[in-house]
Amino acid sequence: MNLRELSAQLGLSQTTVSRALNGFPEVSEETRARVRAAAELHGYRPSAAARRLATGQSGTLGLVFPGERNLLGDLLFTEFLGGCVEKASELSYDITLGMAHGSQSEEAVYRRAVRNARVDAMILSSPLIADPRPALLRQLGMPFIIHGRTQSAEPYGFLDIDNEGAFFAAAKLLADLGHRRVALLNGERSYNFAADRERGFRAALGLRGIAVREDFIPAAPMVEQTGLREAGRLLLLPLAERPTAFVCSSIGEAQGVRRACSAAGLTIGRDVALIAHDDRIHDMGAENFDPPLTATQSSIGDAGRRVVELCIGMLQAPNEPMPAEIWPADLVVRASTMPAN
Amino acid sequence: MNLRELSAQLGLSQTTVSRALNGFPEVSEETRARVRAAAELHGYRPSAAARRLATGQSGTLGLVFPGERNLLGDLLFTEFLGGCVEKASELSYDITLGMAHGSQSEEAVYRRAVRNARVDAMILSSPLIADPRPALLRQLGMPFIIHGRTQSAEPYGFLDIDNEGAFFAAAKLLADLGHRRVALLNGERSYNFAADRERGFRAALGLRGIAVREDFIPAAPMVEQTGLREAGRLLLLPLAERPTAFVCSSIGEAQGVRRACSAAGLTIGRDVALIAHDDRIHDMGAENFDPPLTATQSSIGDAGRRVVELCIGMLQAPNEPMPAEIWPADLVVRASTMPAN
DNA sequence: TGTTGTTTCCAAAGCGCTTTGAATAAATCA
DNA sequence: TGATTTATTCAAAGCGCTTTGGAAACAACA
Repeated sequence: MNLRELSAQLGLSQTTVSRALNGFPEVSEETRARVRAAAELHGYRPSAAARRLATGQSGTLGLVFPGERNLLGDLLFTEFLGGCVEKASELSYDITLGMAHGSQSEEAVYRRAVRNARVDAMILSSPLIADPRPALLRQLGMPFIIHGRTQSAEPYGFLDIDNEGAFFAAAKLLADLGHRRVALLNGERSYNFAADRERGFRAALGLRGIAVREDFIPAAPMVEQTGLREAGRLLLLPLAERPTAFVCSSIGEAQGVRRACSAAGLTIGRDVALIAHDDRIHDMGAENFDPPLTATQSSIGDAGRRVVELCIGMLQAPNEPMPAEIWPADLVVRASTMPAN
Repeated sequence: MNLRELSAQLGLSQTTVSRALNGFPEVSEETRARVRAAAELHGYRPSAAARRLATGQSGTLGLVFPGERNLLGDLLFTEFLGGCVEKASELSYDITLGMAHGSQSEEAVYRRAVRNARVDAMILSSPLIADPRPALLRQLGMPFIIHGRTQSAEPYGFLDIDNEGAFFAAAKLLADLGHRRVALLNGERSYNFAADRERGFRAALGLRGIAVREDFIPAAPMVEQTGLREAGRLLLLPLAERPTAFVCSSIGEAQGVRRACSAAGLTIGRDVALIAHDDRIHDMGAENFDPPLTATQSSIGDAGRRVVELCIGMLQAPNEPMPAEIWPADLVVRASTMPAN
């Protein structure tokens, strides 16, 4: 059943029926109710393709798979994506995915999506400090929103968590517990979030007059392997030099730290303090860690949901100021942190 | 630049230009070349929306997030999805994702996708033995393909791996190495692949005259926790009763088994033999296991790529017989298996 | 009564592509 | 040479919706 048939049934014009269903004011409530009932009765669904052609809007948001893949990265992306899809479906939007294939560069993926007018806007995740995508998309005239932040001459819409504040709080907690040798197992430095975290971490220790050893702040993919390797390395230092506390950018890394500690005969929460950032991924909550983990936490799935809301908001009100939301990440103290000595 | 403008430029009709670009035979090669060059020059890209409206095809395949989420499940889904997206993008198709939200049932998601004619076909993953989706989609007239197999009165297109054969080979290898007490840590029984694996496992042991203890075949989510718990439980049995070999449905479970073994002071590859199925997920290859793991392996990402190819093939040749591909999963022997005793 | 607003509804013009049914030009045949 | 194919190209009719610019009906006003 299409619009024409439905309006013929009702003895109304397509215009009126279309307006009645789309909530325009110039149709009487009585007619609107009649139209709604008939549409419901006949199971009328407007054709997405026709609407797209007529309005020039696709009702679709685009997301591109991260270029470099690793275990935790995939998990984070999926959780974020799941949130996006959930909210989008609630708001009658679609999410389509892009991915580089073969020799195709990531840039080519964005170009393709734009040229073919397949999406109304793009969602950028895991931005680098110097990320080429915002400039590219602006040049192509494609709206976008960033989950995270980046360096950019021009304004852009974003939702980010307060990475700097969170890691400031974490490092400060450890300093206040008396720890003087604190390591930060961070994500790779080119990512904006990693830089923010490092800044917060340094600021808190600086505030307490603690000097930061550069080799205490390795940056690498946020996987268990990294935690194991780096913590293992640091725990080989002489007793008086080695860290008494670790801050990790992910629970995966924290698992590696735990393994390194048990290999060294050390117990988390007694011999070594540990704090990690917890993105609230399924089955990986800090509360299920052994021991329950003190963590800065913020749900990346919630972020996905919110990013979609904000993005659609931008599309519907292009003249409003762009969203700029920063979520705090609560520091939740559990059993993995204790006073030094 | 649209078709009309381009054809005006060329002094040709829209018909001819459209046909030239879409490879129809009734246009001379000379004209075709001229049209192609002009299209290239002006950066002409056909509007996806208009094409969709005209052809009734959306150029989009749909995929729905699994209802129940867990760590390894997400990883598998993402890897599969990544393969789908890669191949789809190569073939100029889009992938859109659906997901139940709030009270909306999974069925509602499929209904919505169909009603709105947003996708040309759906890809079903992780089918249950008795999965309601095929019947639903057939009733709704939506083409689909299954990654895996299921019970169905009517035929359907699918790509699956030979789970039964793979687990037959794994169990047979262990039996031939002299193991008489072999456990299978399987995925949940409602999934078709789990049933297939169990069948293969039982067949091989039966062939060697080995009776299978029911409590040696627990079925649970394929995560590390499960492996740890179930292997832990079995290793508490008296020495003469406890398993000397384990077969796992995932590398995650195998990690749990390893933890249970080290807790019991046992070494994989010396005291206990271990085989797992390896879906070739990033950073989780059996060769990186400690020790390198004997595994039945098959890339789930490759499967995603192939499923998309097959699905598009079905769409383009609706009268051909439906695809029914079964991939062998190679048994690769590494250091985690050794003779019994 | 005629005039001015309001409210409610409609005809028709796109949106940009594909595809049907013919027409024209060129080539082949009797 | 005229008749018949064959190879190219085209005009026009959709696909199903949104939206512009009126028109008709009705109430409110002078």
